[in-house]
Amino acid sequence: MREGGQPPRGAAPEPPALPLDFGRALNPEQLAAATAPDGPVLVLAAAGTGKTRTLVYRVAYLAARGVAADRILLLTFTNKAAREMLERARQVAGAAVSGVWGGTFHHLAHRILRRYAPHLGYGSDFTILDRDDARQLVTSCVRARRLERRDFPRSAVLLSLFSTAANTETPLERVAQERFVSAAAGDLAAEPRDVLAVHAAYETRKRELNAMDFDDLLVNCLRLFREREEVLRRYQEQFAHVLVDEYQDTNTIQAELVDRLAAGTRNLLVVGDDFQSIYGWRGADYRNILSFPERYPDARTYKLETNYRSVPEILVLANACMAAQPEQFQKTLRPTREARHRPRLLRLRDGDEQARAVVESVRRFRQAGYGLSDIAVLYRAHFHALELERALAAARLPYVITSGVRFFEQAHIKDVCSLLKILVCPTDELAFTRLLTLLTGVGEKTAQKVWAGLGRRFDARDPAARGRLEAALRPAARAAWRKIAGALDELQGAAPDGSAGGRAVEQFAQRFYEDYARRTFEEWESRLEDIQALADDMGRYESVAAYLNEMALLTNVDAEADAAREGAGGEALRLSTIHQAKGLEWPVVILLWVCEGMFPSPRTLAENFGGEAEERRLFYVAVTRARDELCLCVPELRRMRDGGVIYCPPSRFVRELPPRCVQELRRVSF
DNA sequence: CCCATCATGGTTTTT
DNA sequence: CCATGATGGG
Repeated sequence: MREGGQPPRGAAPEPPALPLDFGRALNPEQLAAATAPDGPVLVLAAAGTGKTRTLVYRVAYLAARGVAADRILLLTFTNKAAREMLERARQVAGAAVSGVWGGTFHHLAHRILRRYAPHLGYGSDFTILDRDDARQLVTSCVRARRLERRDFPRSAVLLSLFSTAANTETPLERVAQERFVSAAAGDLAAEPRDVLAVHAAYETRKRELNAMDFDDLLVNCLRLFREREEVLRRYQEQFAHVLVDEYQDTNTIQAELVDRLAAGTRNLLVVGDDFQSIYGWRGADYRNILSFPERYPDARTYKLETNYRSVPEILVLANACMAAQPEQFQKTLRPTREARHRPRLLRLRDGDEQARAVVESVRRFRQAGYGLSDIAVLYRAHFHALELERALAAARLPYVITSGVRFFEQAHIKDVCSLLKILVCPTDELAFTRLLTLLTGVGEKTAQKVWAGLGRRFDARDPAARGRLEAALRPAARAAWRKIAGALDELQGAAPDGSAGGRAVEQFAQRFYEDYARRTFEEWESRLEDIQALADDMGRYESVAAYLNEMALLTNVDAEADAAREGAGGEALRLSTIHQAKGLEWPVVILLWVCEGMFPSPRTLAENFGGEAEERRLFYVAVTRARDELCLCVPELRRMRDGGVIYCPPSRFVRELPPRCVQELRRVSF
């Protein structure tokens, strides 16, 4: 893979004169960081200070200095972020940067494990369990141990415990103790002993299935690095420079992965902002970034504090928000833009009035010259946008929403993919049972029985196996199965390429799934459209297997970027959780439900001690997404489905602001 | 015994 | 609006 003709490893190449535009494109802070000498580097980049630009130019700088592109590793929070940065770097440095490896931690771990998982006792064709797969597997483990009492925790809760234990390298027993035995446990009750038993069963089942969940990707990659020195060394030699974006959101495992990867050259550059750490609940620990100078005493630290994004009035609010949390790294955002006006605080009666106010505000912003895609509506939790979605539909305002369910986690997509998975991997039990339970009259039990009867593998290209499967089915199911089998004929031959896979999916939809969707889903039409889009999309991949691997790790943001590229992106309002708005910006930002009981989230406050601080950082992230205009909506009532109302005082994050930070509007005229 | 259907209850954030 | 739980049919 490596190109010849590069300087020998370890020798410091003579830096060529910098292209002039480096100095023009970057301010002195950014330039210093982007052109920092080799060795450990910490870049503390507050919101809107050109963090991405700095990373882009760092990549370009390394390439210009003669570092081969494939020896640069860029770890980002989403794949989309990596893609965009590398695209921009290409504009600056040209072809010298093509071949830089960029992506998420999970992506990197996945890539390494595809190659080396056999060292850990997995087959290299292991499958990846998404959240729903994992949940169902845990449920089956709970049932197998006859623990399914009413007060036993839900599988999703158990999984979050497993995940916390894995990502923070804390013994599960302690995590379970803290969660279920402490005072906050409330209605949940579980013996740590039972939790451990379920966990053990879950681990065993994953092994049997040759499957890894998301956490396993990281955990196993780290295990590989710890236990297999030759593997670690191979990657240390491959990557001469490691760059990490959003470092404040790394967890213990990710931090160690990075430390080990960079241990050879120590050319490690991390960028982040401790005040934008918002993934603590997923094991992220902002102390990773705070302690970086201790772990790397020779690290150079660069601070970016000049904000190019927001008008000064928004930064006043952001700075005040940070000041409310004295225990954190203090920094001050310095404005560069001209004064405009203060953020607005809209006092509203309830969620419906809030929705109408947003629609009205959007109209006004459009009159003022903004396009719909210049405007984003952000909120703490998906369900906060319910009334607004209705109002936008009624007002015929086009909007795009990153909903809670990811594209590839929707039932119909997973149904189609199970067909492809069993083709690619005849031992994929989950894919087989999922496919079979699509047949009327076949449920979990029957599917299991058939699977066992087939010897726990099903090679769809083997006529004998297909004969045995048909024989095992009841007549009604058999007829339905024959329709599916017809689609499999599209894939005769060796490893199917993407376009053959696409044709198989189309056949599957025509012969079987269309009928199934009509009787199963209310909005069957849009689901069939999704399937067609998937079939088209797959054609771009060289193999079905490559496509399946890729999609397992796509994030919401990634998937939606793909959709936008396909759909030629019409003008639309953006609706998003604050978490998914991380790293993005808009001229106009409207923040919903800035009230107690909604934001901060009461569950977070109850569950963990640092909860309020993280919610405050989330508020900071939300307000610093705005360039020109920021509106905070504060409804005073929540209407519950049972007809009751709950009074909501304004959020503490608003009340703790110094006076005159915002302009209060009590009534909006319609 | 196993599967499908309907009612019901309770909602954070995501790789 | 989705996941689980009771119920009835095969």
